[in-house]
Amino acid sequence: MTEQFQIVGQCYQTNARAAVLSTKHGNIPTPSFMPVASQATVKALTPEDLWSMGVNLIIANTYHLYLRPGLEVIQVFGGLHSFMSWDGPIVTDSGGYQVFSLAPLCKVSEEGVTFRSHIDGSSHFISPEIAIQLQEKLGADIIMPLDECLPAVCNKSMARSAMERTHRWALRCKETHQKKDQSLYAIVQGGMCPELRKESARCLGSMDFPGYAIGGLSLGESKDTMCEMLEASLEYLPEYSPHYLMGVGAPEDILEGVSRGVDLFDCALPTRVARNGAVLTSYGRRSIRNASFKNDDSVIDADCDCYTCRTFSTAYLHHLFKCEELLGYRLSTIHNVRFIIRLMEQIRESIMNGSFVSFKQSFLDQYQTTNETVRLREKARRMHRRDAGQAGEGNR
RNA sequence: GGAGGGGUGGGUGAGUGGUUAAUACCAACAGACUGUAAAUCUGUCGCCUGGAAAGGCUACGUAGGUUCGAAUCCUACCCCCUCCA
Repeated sequence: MTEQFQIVGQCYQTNARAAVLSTKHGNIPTPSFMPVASQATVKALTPEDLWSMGVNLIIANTYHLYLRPGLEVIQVFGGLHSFMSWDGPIVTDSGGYQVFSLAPLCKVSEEGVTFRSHIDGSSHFISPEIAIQLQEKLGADIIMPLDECLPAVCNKSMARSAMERTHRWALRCKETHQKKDQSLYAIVQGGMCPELRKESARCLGSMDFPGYAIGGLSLGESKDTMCEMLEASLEYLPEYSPHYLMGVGAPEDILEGVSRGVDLFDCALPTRVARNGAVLTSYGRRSIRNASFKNDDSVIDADCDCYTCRTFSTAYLHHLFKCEELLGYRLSTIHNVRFIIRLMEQIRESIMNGSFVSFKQSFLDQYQTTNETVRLREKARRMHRRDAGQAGEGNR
């Protein structure tokens, strides 16, 4: 198992590391970010787009694909890779996150989860065993166990029982899992209690999985809490296994994750905010619909090498969004995904050449402080306008 | 020339005596989004002061009138639309 994950570089001031994760469908240089393709598509992008942007891993969703189109359809194609024409590595999530996001439609018991379909209301039972069988049919390179993902705000006893159940389910998944060309990871839970996080990591770590995920974070807790939980979770996980932080993908969070030893990330944020008109730039997140971009002939991010930034002005993208033209959603998605992928490339490079800490610092300085600066500048301008108005009144 | 219908906030368009600064939708202006029920959701949206609560001012074609009170009723005028000649 260990030869599947080889650490090739480390930061000596933090826990950041660079590695290569091998799968049947290709090698993944880490730290790596996987765009989310729940319904067998990274929304608005083609597989060719993904390749050209440097994406080397994506994550699809068992629950969504099981409901639609249904596993029978995908099996006719011999699995997910062929169905969606993506020949690179794929992770499938089990549906555990839907226990959280579709909570009103879910009933959880020791046996498993009963989902009421968000599409047609029909009832479906998914146990840890079924989750694995479904994922074996989908044929992803890395598969996830069913887990119980609770909201950030919940008491310790709830967090404990969900964690313990997640452990029992992890074992059931492991016993069911047969396809040896797929890696089944485990998922650390434990809510917002460091002791539970540590306990979860120790317990799962002793069960010898080929990789470990950290779940239940970035669900509304503060950044500080997230980092604390992350540290607690990572402290007792086997060091030479891949560490996958689930659901995290804001640039600043990725950097904090890498610093603490995370190798893999996935997140819907970059693609979703793109479709909602927010673009990530070296100087922070921007709302492309803002009137200030109407006549902006510069590109979104002068440092970016994506197709959008090589080809179109900010004013054009602004226009597409104001008109709700489909191309706008696609171009902003291309930019945001490439922005994150390029960030991952820079992170890896900085770890390899020993400059991770300074890279992180300078990235965050520019990404965060400037956002604040812009806000202050705006405020100053508003005050100035108001004062000028009052002066005008007085002169009359 | 005759008959009828109508003019409401940036737009479409409700409202036919007080609870109306005026429903709703759109536009405009901001904000949110983290293992995607999301090309979604939230807020603001006459002007002025205020962080807010609130207060002041101006407003339903124009000008008068009736009334304690008018977008709403009456009169005149202006403009638009439909039909008939």
